[in-house]
Amino acid sequence: MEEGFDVGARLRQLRQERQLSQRELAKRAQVTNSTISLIEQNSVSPSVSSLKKILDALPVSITAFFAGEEPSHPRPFYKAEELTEIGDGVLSWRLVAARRPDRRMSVLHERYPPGADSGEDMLEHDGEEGGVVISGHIEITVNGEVAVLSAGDAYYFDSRLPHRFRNAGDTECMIVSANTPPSFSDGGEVLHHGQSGTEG
DNA sequence: CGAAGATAGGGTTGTCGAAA
DNA sequence: TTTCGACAACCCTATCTTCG
Repeated sequence: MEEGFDVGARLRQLRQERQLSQRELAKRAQVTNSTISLIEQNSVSPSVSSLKKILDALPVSITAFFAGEEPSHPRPFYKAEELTEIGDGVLSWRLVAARRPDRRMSVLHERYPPGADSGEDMLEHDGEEGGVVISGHIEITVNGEVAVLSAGDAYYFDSRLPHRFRNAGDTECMIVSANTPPSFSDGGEVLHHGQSGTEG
């Protein structure tokens, strides 16, 4: 059942690229705006007939929708709302040019609300990563070393070393970062952090 | 006010297991 | 096999909130 594919985010991306409101798209597709809203929030998984009506109205083929090969040629610029959210609902990681073919690096706009945590289980993956703190404070652990960085501070380390990001302060922390090779592609690899049921 | 997105409540449909 | 009730899922209408 295509576990990794985010139907809602994909639909929202395609709709916004075409500058259509939920209501406008709904009208063209002969469904209601609430249907579009619920699908984009992944509150329902649409029936095949509904999805087909919606994709016909965009228009986008079913295969193109799931293949994710959308832009005919990669664009150099992205509006803020076009970044692809790959966070977990608490912390926000917004990926630039998620669908760009042959992308060699990941550029992320990261936002950590107070208490947000990449997980007690350390992250480890191939590559290198670095970033600059834009605002707030972030506690970063790399291979046992802990530091709290503030606006203007930066980090750079080998991603194979176990690492963790945590906002222990009481204000949101914003970071702009890059890593290579790209660990994140939407619909494929995702971050899996320990996240021992921290709901609520 | 209108436009946009989210949401509450209900109607319809399909599936499953038990009984005839 | 068909029928019945329980249940879950999808999607509708109507309504709500937010923003300008």
